[in-house]
Amino acid sequence: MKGGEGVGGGKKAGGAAGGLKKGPWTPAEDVILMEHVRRHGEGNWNSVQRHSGLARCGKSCRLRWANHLRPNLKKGSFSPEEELLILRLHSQLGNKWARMAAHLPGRTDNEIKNYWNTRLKRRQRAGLPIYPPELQDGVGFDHCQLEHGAPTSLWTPPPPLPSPSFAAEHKAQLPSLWPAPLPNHDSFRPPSGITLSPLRRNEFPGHLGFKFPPSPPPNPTCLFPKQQLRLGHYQVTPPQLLSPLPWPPQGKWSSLHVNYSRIPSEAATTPPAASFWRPCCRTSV
DNA sequence: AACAGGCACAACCGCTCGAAC
DNA sequence: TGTTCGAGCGGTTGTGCCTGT
Repeated sequence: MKGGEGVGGGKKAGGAAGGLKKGPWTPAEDVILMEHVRRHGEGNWNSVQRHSGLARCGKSCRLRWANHLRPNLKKGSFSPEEELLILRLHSQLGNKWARMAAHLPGRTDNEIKNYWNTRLKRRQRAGLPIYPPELQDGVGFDHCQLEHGAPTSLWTPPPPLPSPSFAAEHKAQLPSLWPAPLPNHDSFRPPSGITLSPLRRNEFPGHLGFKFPPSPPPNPTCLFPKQQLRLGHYQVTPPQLLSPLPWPPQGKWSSLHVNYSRIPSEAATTPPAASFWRPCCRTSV
């Protein structure tokens, strides 16, 4: 085990397992840790116990320093500006708390995660959408944050869909799709060397993010999203090539260029990011 | 005043990644 | 090339405070 650092036992605070203390930090422990960082700098957290005698594992020390003791930490509740930024970042990045924290000086990933989880629960209980309507519509996004996917000109129409049981059969092995936000139309630039076909009125370029499962589905070489993938009042263009073999490495994110087009008849209360998709396959790219 | 439920926050755990060897 | 280890990330849980009944 790499992460546990041999700290066994339950999660109840205050217990001592393997000589290492768990639970809330005391002011005296904080002083010891701060003094250690002053002398030796950040990092090398597992050496804290050796050098200072502090009965805490390295992970616990790192967390305490990062979330409470390091300088320039902003305390107190989030400002309205910060809250709006968190909403925007989450709509773009998903649950990437550390990356979100990088955009909020003085805030920690743990803080943002806690804020988001409590906010999410509250809105879910109230039956409200996670994102406010203005973010569902993509208003306010000023950049396209995901990397560029395959050029439109390389896409080919999908073959006939496989048997209806395919999706259910291989569901666990297929990528979960995540709609990226609508970028600002004016700021979007296609990858160099790629010419995109002209966009129609009420159409915006964008990307779909997706994470690959540990192993490829047994038979297909390509996957296609179903056309009803939505973001707010927008839907993406019809099924397109997602990814050819070889299967991408585990845990890597990739993206697919799509065009979002306004759904003309949609009411303002369109559910956010409802993902309807199913895979299809073909034997060669 | 007592209690229950919600909320905010701190801290832990499992897992992954990358560097060093 | 495989293994080990430090570090970091995201999910989850525990605890205390606050508020409504």
